[in-house]
Amino acid sequence: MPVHNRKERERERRRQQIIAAARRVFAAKGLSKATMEDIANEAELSPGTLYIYFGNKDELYASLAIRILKHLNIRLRRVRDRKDLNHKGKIIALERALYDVYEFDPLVLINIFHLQSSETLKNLSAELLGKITSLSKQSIRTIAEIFKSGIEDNVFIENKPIVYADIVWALFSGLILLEESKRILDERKDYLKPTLAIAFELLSMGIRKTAAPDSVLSDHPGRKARPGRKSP
Amino acid sequence: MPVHNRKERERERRRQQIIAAARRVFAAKGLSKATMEDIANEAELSPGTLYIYFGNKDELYASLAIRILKHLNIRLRRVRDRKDLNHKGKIIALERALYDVYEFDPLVLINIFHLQSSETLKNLSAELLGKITSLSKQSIRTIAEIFKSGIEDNVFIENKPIVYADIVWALFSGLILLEESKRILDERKDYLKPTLAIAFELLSMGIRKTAAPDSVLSDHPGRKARPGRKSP
Amino acid sequence: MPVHNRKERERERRRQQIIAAARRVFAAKGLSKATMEDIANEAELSPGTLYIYFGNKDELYASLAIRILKHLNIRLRRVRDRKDLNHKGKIIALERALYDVYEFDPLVLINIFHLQSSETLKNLSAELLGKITSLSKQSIRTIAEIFKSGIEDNVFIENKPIVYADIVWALFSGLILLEESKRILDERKDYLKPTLAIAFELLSMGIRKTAAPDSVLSDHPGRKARPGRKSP
Amino acid sequence: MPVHNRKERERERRRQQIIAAARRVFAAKGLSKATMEDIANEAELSPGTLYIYFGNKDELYASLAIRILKHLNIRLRRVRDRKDLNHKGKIIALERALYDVYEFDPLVLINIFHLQSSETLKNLSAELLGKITSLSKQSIRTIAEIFKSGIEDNVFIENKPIVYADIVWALFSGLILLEESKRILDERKDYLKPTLAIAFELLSMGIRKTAAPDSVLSDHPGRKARPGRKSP
DNA sequence: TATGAATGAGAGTTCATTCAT
DNA sequence: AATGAATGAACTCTCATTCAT
Repeated sequence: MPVHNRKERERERRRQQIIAAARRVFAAKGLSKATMEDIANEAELSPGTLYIYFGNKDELYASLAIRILKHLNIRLRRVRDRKDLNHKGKIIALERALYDVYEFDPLVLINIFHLQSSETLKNLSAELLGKITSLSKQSIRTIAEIFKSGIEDNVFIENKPIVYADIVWALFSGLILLEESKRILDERKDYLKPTLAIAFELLSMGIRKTAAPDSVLSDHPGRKARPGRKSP
Repeated sequence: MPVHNRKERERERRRQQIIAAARRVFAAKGLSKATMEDIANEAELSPGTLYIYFGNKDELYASLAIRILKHLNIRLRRVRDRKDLNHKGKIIALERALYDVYEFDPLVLINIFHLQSSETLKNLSAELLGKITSLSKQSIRTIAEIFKSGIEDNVFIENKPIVYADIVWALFSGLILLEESKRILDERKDYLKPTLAIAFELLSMGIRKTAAPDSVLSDHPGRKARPGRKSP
Repeated sequence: MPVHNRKERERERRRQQIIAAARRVFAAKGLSKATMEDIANEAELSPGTLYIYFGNKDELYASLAIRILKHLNIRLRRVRDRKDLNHKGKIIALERALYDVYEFDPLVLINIFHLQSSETLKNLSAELLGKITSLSKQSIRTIAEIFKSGIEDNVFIENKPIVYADIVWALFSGLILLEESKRILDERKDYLKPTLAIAFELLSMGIRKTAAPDSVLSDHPGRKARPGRKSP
Repeated sequence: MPVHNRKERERERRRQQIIAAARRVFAAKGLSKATMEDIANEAELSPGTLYIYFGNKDELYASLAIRILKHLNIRLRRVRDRKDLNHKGKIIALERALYDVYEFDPLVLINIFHLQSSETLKNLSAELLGKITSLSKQSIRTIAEIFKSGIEDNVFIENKPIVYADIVWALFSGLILLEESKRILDERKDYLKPTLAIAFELLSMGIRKTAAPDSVLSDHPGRKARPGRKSP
């Protein structure tokens, strides 16, 4: 068993080594321009070896998404389960969680949203597609649960929670893609964070059932003052 | 001159014929999986002919985007210039304009948002890139102008108008991509419209400077009641 | 008949117009890189028109050679038939004739030597190949005749005259190609003429039956003194 | 290291295998008519494999030239450095060296002279062009050195040695091309060798400073008497 | 297990040539 | 006769994938 274990661990390490290389190469060149040879070189392996660990190029690509989706899921669940925050506070925590995941690995997150586009999705194995689907759904469901409790507590306007989750997800992915294209076009920087903040602020305001006093988030001290949050 | 005219008209018709075929093929297969031969077959032309009208594959692809961006620009300007609507009303009109453009040609709009991702953008000729950039910027600028007047009139919370425009754009593109991927995954349909409606409702509410009575859109009668708007 | 004549004359003029354009384009781009469209543009005609006058691209190319070979033939015959020159004088006149033809149209002469290489030659119609062959042979035969009389008069060392002609032809074409490649490589200029002169001087000296006094060219006054000819 | 050696040897063998196939195909069809697929078939390899060893078609073509130019250089240097020959003897040795190189691989030598024509030269990578240029220059320079010592010893007429070298080079390449075209036209054979011999004989005679007795080659017994050399 | 040379199908693109107008 | 849009075969080159070592 120790031998089996060691083998397995080594196998897993190789996988991660390849994924890490793929991440860098895909980020630099994009899915279609990156070649398996590029990735093999970056991983200091031979092309053939990649096929021992990943069935084909698309599977390797999709594996990046799985990695980060898992990470995202964990973060989202942690937000959902926090007892110390009220509903408004949770939305702010949600924003921060999303941004942290982005910051942790912006390139791969962009990949996820590329995956959303049919192009790549269509060429995946059923198994991998299932995994990604399930992880994505889980993420959105977790976001929905955050809103659900707010609705049940009569704090948020009544709508299907999944719709709020979709909106958050769309807003987030849309802003990331927009940021990416702005970078290419005019090199503007550090643009995502403040825009995301304002977007969530609007969302927070818009979702309130009554225009109640904007208050009671028990943490979040590092955040700069936001428009419309004139709380005393 | 009539001859010249006829020639020119035929030339334009061919272009449109090719664009129409390309639209279908790109939609079905995605940019990288679609081949020029596929498009030629779809257009019932020979591959060589495509190159008479479009310098290369990317240019053909990008031409789809230009077509719809122009259309979008016109619609947005019309919203901006309406005198019969108050600020809230304009936001609703903006929503409807975006949705109409989507409905007019969903496939091509998806292309635009793909174009936002660097992968494709990097391979365009400078000229084409310039055109697309300029059209995109115009669109966002026009959206910003809609918000600007609301801010100046003290109806909307003070923020840079361009930020609101970015949020709208991101929300819209994010929802379209999300819709697309949902369709692939579980065939849900007619999902975009209501979600977009709710998103804009939230936006409308969140952006209000004071929680004033939700009213005063002087037209827009055909719109169904929206969830969460029942509050008196 | 006048009508017929005019038609024919116009036809011939068109041919020349195309040949002239082709000459410029082939010179600038080389046979394989030059396209029929290039030539059509240069001639301010449409591609289709070229095919009314020339069966295909190779035939057009070969037509250039015919034009200059005819010109060359005339010049060579004129040298052969000069009564005012002795044998040495004729060799000098031969050199001048060759150089004049080169100067008259260096680009097309290069074409001829390209034609010598099998590549193009193999793809010509039998008729055209026959014409070129016959003209080339005529040229070499004429050169041979110049030497023949010198041999018969016991002035030149006895060898088959055709061999001398081949040597002259090879020397000339070799120097032209060398000149061309030198131009590409290091931009040296005006190199052909003096080298050709020296080459012919060596030839003149080497071919003499006895090392007789180097004399008796009855004309050729414009020619500068050459190295090695100072012997009285 | 033995492994490394074997790999390397195999790699080199493949290169040679490809070069050999390319040699045959280029010879049969010419540069532009020969396709990479032709060569791959001839080499019993797949088209893709050719691109592992040679960057593109032109590089493969040019590699043929490099191979023979190196061979030529070695032969020429050996002639230059011979101590047992007088100047006349060296010219005869030069002739024999050139002919031997031709006989060793006539097809590829023809390629070199094609390379001299701009058409092909223009499409090579800078590196390859540099190599070929440098090897060509070396060859011509070595030939020049052979003549230089003859000039310094007052045996040859005073001219820039490089000019004599150019003449030899031009004569040689011109004769080879002429031979090639004659073969296509009327299948005459075994024509190059005697013509080359006579050409060099003329050169030898013409270059002599004084019409000294034709003698003193200390070796070179295998050479048959040449036409026109009987004069005492 | 890892290699990396070899594969070969298939891509985008070009262009000599044709033919309806 | 002249056009020039259309053709489509053929080209060079790429690269995901395989497999003998």
